[in-house]
Amino acid sequence: MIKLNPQQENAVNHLDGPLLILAGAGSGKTRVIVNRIVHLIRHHNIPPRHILAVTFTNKAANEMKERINAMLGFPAGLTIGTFHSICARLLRRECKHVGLIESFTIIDDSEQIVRIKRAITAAGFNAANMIPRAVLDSVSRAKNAFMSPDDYNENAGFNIFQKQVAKIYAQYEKDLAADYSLDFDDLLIKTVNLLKDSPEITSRYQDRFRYIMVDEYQDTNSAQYQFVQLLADRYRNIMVVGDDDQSIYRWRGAEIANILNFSKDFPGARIIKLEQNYRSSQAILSAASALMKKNSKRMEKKLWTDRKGGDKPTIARVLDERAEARYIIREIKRMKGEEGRSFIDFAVFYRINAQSRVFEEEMLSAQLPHKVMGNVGFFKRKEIKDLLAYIRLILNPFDSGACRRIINVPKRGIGRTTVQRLEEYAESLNKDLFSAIEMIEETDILQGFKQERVSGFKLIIQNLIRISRSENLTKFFKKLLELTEYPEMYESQDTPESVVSLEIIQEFENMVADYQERIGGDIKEFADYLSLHDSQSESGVSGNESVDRDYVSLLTLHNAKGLEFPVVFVSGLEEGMCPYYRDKEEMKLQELEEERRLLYVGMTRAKERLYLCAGNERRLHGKIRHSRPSRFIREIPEEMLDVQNMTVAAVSTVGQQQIPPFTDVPAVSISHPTSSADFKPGERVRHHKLGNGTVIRCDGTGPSTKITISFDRAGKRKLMLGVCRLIKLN
DNA sequence: ATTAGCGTGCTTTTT
DNA sequence: GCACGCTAAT
Repeated sequence: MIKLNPQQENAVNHLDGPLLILAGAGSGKTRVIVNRIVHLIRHHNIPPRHILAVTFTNKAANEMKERINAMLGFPAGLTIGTFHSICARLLRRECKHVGLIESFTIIDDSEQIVRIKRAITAAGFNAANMIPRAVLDSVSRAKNAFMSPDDYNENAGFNIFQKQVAKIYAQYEKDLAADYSLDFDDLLIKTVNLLKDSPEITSRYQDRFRYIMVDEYQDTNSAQYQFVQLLADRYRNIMVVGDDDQSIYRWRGAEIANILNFSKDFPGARIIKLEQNYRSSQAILSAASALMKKNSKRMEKKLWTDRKGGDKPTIARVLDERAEARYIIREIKRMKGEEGRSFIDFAVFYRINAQSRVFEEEMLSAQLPHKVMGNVGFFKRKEIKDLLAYIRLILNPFDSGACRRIINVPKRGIGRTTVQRLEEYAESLNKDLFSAIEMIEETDILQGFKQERVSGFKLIIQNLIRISRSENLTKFFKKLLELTEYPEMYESQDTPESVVSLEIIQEFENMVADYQERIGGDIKEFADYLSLHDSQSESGVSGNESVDRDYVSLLTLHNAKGLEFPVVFVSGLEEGMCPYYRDKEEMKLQELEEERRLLYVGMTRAKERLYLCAGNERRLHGKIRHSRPSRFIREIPEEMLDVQNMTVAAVSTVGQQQIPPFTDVPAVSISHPTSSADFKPGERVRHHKLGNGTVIRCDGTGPSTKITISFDRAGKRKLMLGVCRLIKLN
């Protein structure tokens, strides 16, 4: 291992008092945090229980924990976690002080949307006229500004939308409280409110966490900021690490001012700048720094590296997005051949997710192994949400949202009208939905037949509640699947979709087993793990991709933060795409600067080679638009760049040879109705999830054609041609 | 209770 | 260009 540089050393040796570490890209900040924690424990005999390390992602937290434990040689027993998981744990412990039950539910953003929609209707508005997302964003902003619905209402003045939001906000909060449910914002806000209101509790935690470390401090929002301030108030042993140049979540409430004002908040704070970059070549670093100089309001940093020289970043002018993808593919293949690189050395970044499609299609047909990173697909699946709703209801029977979701899934003959009656009954009792269900036998609001159905559901849940108290996680989950008969509803179908659903359920079961093995069999902890899940982690990816370790990574610029690759391609460097805007006139300086930081983050991920691609035209929202190169390219001095014009060459030379011309690459289902004639028995095909296979038979014509394929790894499958995106192989 | 047919409206998303 | 959500029809 390399020796720490003097600045890193200073940071690691710092003992007491506030410290701000301005850690430039690739300057080894995680290393500093890890080493300092180990140093505190080993050399200053600080008991690990007095140390708190806060991160933004589970991935970062786990990585840190592992590195610390490895260095110490034993599990350190300090507190490391995300803001949200730390607050959740604190709130469960202190639940009685905040009017919660210990097993309160944590809801994710998709559930938030469901709740907002309900609140819109319940508040007396027409759901069709309001965009739930917009309402939710306003509510979230209000909450994070510690504004109550009443505050918000007064503040709204004559703004009709805001007046409406105030009512919806009130309704939303009322519903959540009734369910003992907290959204992500609540985890932070309720914790801060608890600490603000209760000096004794605050004192306890201040005394517990005497050494506090916060990673990615530039991304903290106001609640996170206050949380840190409150905890650090007594001992002032607070170290924050961050880089104002890498602040890319302003639109989510992150306040760059938190890091800029650190020395004002903690007078006498020591500032250490980590400016030596261990990642990128000088050529890449110079270009990135030149770009960043165009931003105002930043803390001056002079990143440097001793890896002099290196290839200048390539500016690749291409015809359009498809030429861009092919150019990138060609370059990857060339470098793999000429320089002996692996696919895993390459990454393609894009501004918006929609851009990934062309790369997926072209890489599929070019047979280039690739993986779209940061997909939360698994947790968005209906099956996962349903099963999680069961778990939530069982752990917290007050959770009417969860109850509503699964009361008739699978179908139990409890239809809309029956649920309506139950809701009204619950309302009249001033109780939650499941309590009403438990009392249904004492009334005659339902016909005997319907009442039996509801009682059946009640018994399932009551049984599972009992089982959850006596059995461990895997046994409980097995019983859950058995008693709810959830898998049966797909087993009885045998459609391509139902096969996928069963796979998802299987994947969930694997996850349960894996969790129990790795962490333990506590059901409540598992539920938290699911609710505060990490979309970046490997688990939950269905299919066989994980078997193949060598692939090109495809990801958004946002998802690229914290990662590094030997070769990076940044795509779509065009005005409107990067910087992204709909209306150039409406874009504010702050937004432009954040877009610039976003590109800076992308550029500084590259270790050896960097490509910035710009197309002459691009298809966006179904329309082809002529595009101009991004202003960001012009902001980098031309002598720092290697400008290549591929607008002519890309089509003629690349198109024909290695990569089949576009017309021969039907991403079949996507636009044209396909006839069975396109696929004949014996032909080799590729499916994006299931891998390669051989066509066995093909029945019918048009998009509803059923095609049977024997997959090399996934076995024999029946698929609907219209929905499965098959690619012919030769 | 399901489903086809249309209309709309599009960033980024650590938790 | 595609997905999602609502409406209307069975």
